[in-house]
Amino acid sequence: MTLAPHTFFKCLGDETRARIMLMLSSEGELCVCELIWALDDNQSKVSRHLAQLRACGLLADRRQGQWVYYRLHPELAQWALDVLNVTTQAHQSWVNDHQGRLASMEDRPLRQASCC
Amino acid sequence: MTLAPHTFFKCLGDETRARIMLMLSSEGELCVCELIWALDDNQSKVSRHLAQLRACGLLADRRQGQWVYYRLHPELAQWALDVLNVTTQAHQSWVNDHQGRLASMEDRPLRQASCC
DNA sequence: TGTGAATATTCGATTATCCACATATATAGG
DNA sequence: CCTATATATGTGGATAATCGAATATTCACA
Repeated sequence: MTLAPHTFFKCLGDETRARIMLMLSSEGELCVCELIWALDDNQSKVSRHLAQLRACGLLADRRQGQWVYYRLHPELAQWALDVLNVTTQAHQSWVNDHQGRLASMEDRPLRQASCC
Repeated sequence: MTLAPHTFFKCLGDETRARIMLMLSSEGELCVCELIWALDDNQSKVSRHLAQLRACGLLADRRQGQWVYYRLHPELAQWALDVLNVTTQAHQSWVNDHQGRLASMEDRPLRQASCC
């Protein structure tokens, strides 16, 4: 159940997956369509990489209506979080790029805690 | 010339390469035969991965007589060093294992600064 | 110059990865 | 039920990664 270093790094060794992980590390939680928009990439590619990250235990998801929200897995090891933070800080421009696109997205779905 | 996150992580995404990087991060400099012994792996495999890490700019080497010594590339980005340190600290047992084997190696070649 | 140790590289085979395209599933709302 | 949107997945093909075995290269030293 322990996350081996090379296993974690292999997941981050693909550009799309690395961008997803840094975005979720910064934004907390995003649904698939937001990620597609933010990364400016296609649906099946993004979805497939998300599935892979989830299968490896790096991401958790929850469905809310038509949308599926992804976030860093709540039990992700601290060292892995540290790696993400260090990387994010050294590549702010990478993340900013995606955040900028996300800000221009219309009709972003509204996140709700759980409820009602 | 900038090291993209996914490029760096991809290099660390193989177990042999990850172990080599953590070992060199801890030990400073080791020659190929020491790494072969420490990792308890075969010569062509270790040599090939070292070549790959050097080609990616993560390692630097110097020849000293019959031996070739590898170390982290002196211009490796700080965030990459941070990643290695964070990972090493969280996986001391991994590194200890290799250090233990290394300690039992007979006739380890003697490093010399440059000299004579 | 010849031999042995250390290291690098070539080769062929196997397996893994990634992608685009098409299709399937699930949900919301009429 | 019917349709549209969001998401997931099956498929096949192209490319890349990895490995062990064999061979080549480099150097020290007799």
